[in-house]
Parts: sequence; C-alpha cells; structure tokens
Amino acid sequence: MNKYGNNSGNAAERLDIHNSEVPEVCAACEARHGGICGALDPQQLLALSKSSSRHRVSSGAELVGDAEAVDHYSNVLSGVVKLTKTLSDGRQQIVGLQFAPDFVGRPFKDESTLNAEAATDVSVCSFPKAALERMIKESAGLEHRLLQQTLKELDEARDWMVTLGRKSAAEKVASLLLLIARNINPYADPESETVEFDLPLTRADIADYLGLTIETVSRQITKLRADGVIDIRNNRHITVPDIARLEVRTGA
Amino acid sequence: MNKYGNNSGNAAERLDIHNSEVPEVCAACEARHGGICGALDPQQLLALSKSSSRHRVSSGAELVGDAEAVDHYSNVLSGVVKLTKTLSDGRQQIVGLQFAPDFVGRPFKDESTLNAEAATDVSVCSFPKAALERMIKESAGLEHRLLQQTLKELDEARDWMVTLGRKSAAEKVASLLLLIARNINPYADPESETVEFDLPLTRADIADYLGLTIETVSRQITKLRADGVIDIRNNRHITVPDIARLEVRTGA
DNA sequence: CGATAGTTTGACACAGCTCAATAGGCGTGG
DNA sequence: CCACGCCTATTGAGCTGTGTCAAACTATCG
Repeated sequence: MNKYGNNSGNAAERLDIHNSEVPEVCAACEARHGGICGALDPQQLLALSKSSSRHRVSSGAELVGDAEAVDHYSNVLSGVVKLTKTLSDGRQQIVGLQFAPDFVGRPFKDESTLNAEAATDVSVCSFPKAALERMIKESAGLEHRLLQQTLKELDEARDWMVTLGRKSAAEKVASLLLLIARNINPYADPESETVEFDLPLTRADIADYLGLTIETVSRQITKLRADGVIDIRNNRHITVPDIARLEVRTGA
Repeated sequence: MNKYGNNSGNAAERLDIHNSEVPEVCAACEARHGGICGALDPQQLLALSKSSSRHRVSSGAELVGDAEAVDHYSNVLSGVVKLTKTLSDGRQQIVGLQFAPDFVGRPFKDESTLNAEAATDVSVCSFPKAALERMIKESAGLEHRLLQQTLKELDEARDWMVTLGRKSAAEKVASLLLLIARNINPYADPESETVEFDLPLTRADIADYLGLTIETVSRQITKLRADGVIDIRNNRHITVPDIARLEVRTGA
C-alpha cells in the first residue's frame, strides 16, 4: 500500500507552473525556517511539492513500520511522532521524539530499523523516497541540511543516553518534561519563565522513553506536583510555573 | 595549543606532487575501504593529506575536550576511542566507541559537546577543521560519506538506548562484549564462530558505557565465564568460543 | 450513566548499588 | 628472581530504588 506517496490533497496542483512563489503546502514549514526544505530554492521546492502531499495521521497510527520497506519520507508539520524500538520479547524503548519541523525516515536504507508512530494527532508533508533521493543528488544544500538534522539528532540521542544510563527516576521524569517544554511549541518564547502544554505522551510512552515502569513514572510525577514544580489538570495539561526549578530537578 | 594540526610526520611530503597515486598515509584507510576519505579521488586525497598528519595517542589521553574549541578532526586508524559525557556532579556516561576507520569530531560546531579519549593506544590521522570544511564544500562525495557515517552512528546510538533503557545488567554486559567482538578487528572474518580479543576498556569504562557500577559489571563477567560463554586470561584477554551463545545472552 | 482506557496508590520483592575487605596483575627496585 | 607497592578486579554482606502485582480511582466517550 502506497500510504503517503500519492497526490491526494496536493496543494501544489493549484499553483500555476510558471508561478515561482513558494508553494502553498510549504508555507507552514517556511514560516519557521526549519526543516530540510529550507535548503531548496522556490523552483526546487515546486518540483518536490509536485510529488509531495500533506496528510493527517491520527494518534496511534504508524508512519513507518520496523523492518518494513521504506517508500516515503516525511516532515512533521504539527504534532509529535515517537520513534520506537522493540526487543523480540516485547520490551520497548522510545529512541526519539520528532517535533515540527523534524524529518522522519532513514535515508539510504531500504528497510527501517525502527517504528515511527504518531504520539498525538499529527500532520506531515510526505514525499516518495525516490523523489527525495533524486533531489539530494541535484541539490548539495539539501544533503547539507539532512546532515545538519542528522547531527542534531545524534547529539540529542547521546544526551539521552546520559539520561538513560546515569540519572535517577526523578531526574529522568524532570528531563523529559523539560525536553517537551522546550520543543512542543516552536513559536513559544524560549526565554519565558513559565510554560504550559498538553503532554503528547501517555504514562506508558513516558515509561518507554525513560526506561522505567508506568508506576514509577506516576509516582515521580506525583512528587513533582506535590513539590509545586509542576501543576497538572486533567492528567494531561501541564503548567510549569518556573522552568529553572524544573531544570534543577533534571540533575544537570 | 595546536595539538594535531601541524605537519609533523606528514608522509605526503615524500610524494612527488605530480604523482597521482594514493598518498602513503592513506594506504591503511584505503585498504579497508571505510572512512570518509574513500569519497575522495587521488588528487583530492593528496590535497587533504598535505595538511593532515598521523599521530599516536596513548591510552587515557584526550583527543577532544568537552566544551573546548574544536580545531581539528581525526580518523581512527587503529585502537579504540571512547566518547564520554559527564554530568555536573561527576556522573559519567560513555556515549560511543569509535573503532578504525571511524571519524572523530563534530562538524559545523565550534565547541565539542563531549569528550573524546583514547581507550587504548590509538593512532589517528588528523586534519585541521578548516581544511576538512573546505573539502566538504568542494566535494559532494565527502559530505555524502559524512552523512552516511553520521547516520550509522545515529543508528548505533539508538540501538544502545534500547540496551541502556530496557536490558538487564547481564544482557548489557553480553551486548557490550558482542559489540566489541564485532568491531575491534576490522580484518576478522565476520562469519567466524569464535573470536578472541583484548578488552579495550577497563571495568570502570564498561560500567560507564552500560550505566552500571564496576561491581555489577564484574559479577556479570564472572557469571559469563562460569557459564563457559567466555574465557578470560589476565583480566583483559577474552575468548568467545561460540558467538551465537553470546548473542543469546544479549536479550536480542 | 455505564464501559473502557488510562492513571494513581499501596504492599512487597528483588536487581543492582554501596561499602568494605580480599585477591590478582604488573612495574620497580633491591 | 623475589619483594614490595600500586592499581585494578573480585567477592561478600546488607541496603535501597525501582519493579511487580493488585486494587482503586478518574477521565472520556458512547
């Protein structure tokens, strides 16, 4: 099944081919100047957008299956995507969270080695594997962006290895809340002292990202709330009155 | 201090400029067709080798300091380099091991976010930051190799996150021994049932890579030896009579 | 308003940590 | 070649943080 490679909902079709403006689909990405497409000039953007399409993926749905053939790549436009790995006996670990405008997919490999799943309702911009790989060959800037994004993800993965290997349960939970607070809203003022957001993850997801059980996660969240570091409404809506106090809890 | 950017020991100087053969320094890398330099043609290789130099770094010495300005990059020619991160209170985590012919250094960043240290005596081929970044701009192939290497390291980091987050101490130790067995000797037959090698890491290093204490590591190694999965002589020399039996112990 | 999925809380067990003592490897110097 | 000292690794005993199992609670949605 060609999940996201088709042209349904392709906004670019509404553009005149002679129009060199940025295609309508790309406006959202452009606005925040992130994402790999920023490397493309309007003409290249138009070419790529011809084979790309926007999709909504609802919470829980799979974007890329582990050990499945990869036939498309995506950019996250909104929502959160979790990248998971599973051992043969079912133990699971989340190995990354992708926020807008992150890229999802493993270039230059025929099979995925992990599972990408929508943690919330997500909207993505997808394009066929072949189209992207063709553009990479034609645009050095695109490959450069991809390298930058990969280096960023590698830095993040290594930071998280410290969290997994050396932090206590309490520090792990604080670290995750801080990570989410800093990434979930790309428009938020990074200097603001207080943050408010809806948790994109269930307790089970959090446990899988931190290498803990849901019970331990729940106890640590309860403690953070009891200590006034966070406020929770409806189990999902979190308020952090003072980011600095949360940072202290992460164990540096 | 310009640690590795000078030309001391630059074998390329002995080459005639009109000689288009592969520079002498590069022969070792070429032999195994790995490493980023494989993307360069002989002429480019010659150009890069003009500013590169071989160095021996003895066990325990630092190649790149955390939060230090990065002025050079290196390729590992032999030995093992450990990449570490340290929390403010001293807790440490090894976030990667680089074997020959891996690349060491973080392109496009002025400061390193981790510490690279020789785990064994190491020999490297180093070149100034500027020289590599210039070549990247001139050779799309080089950037492609760098992307491939970075993607490989990202895959490895994510695999290790599963080990850190979800495996037992026994599985962690088995996973590390398998990792080393598979990487330490680039010339070894990957199909061979038995492997023999000298551990490049102390018990403390192993603990820092696995998120354990040295005592727990020691106990698990003792158990593997008692069960006949490995044989140890002189605390460092390891024989794995049957790789498949070790794999079973890694928890998949 | 009942069903369902997610979350919290409690009591207990155990894997891995801490602290402490012992043993082994290896270089140095007598 | 042995004796000594240093550093690393092993082993033991007890403790604790996190996991396990079970039950109660809460939000959400038909």
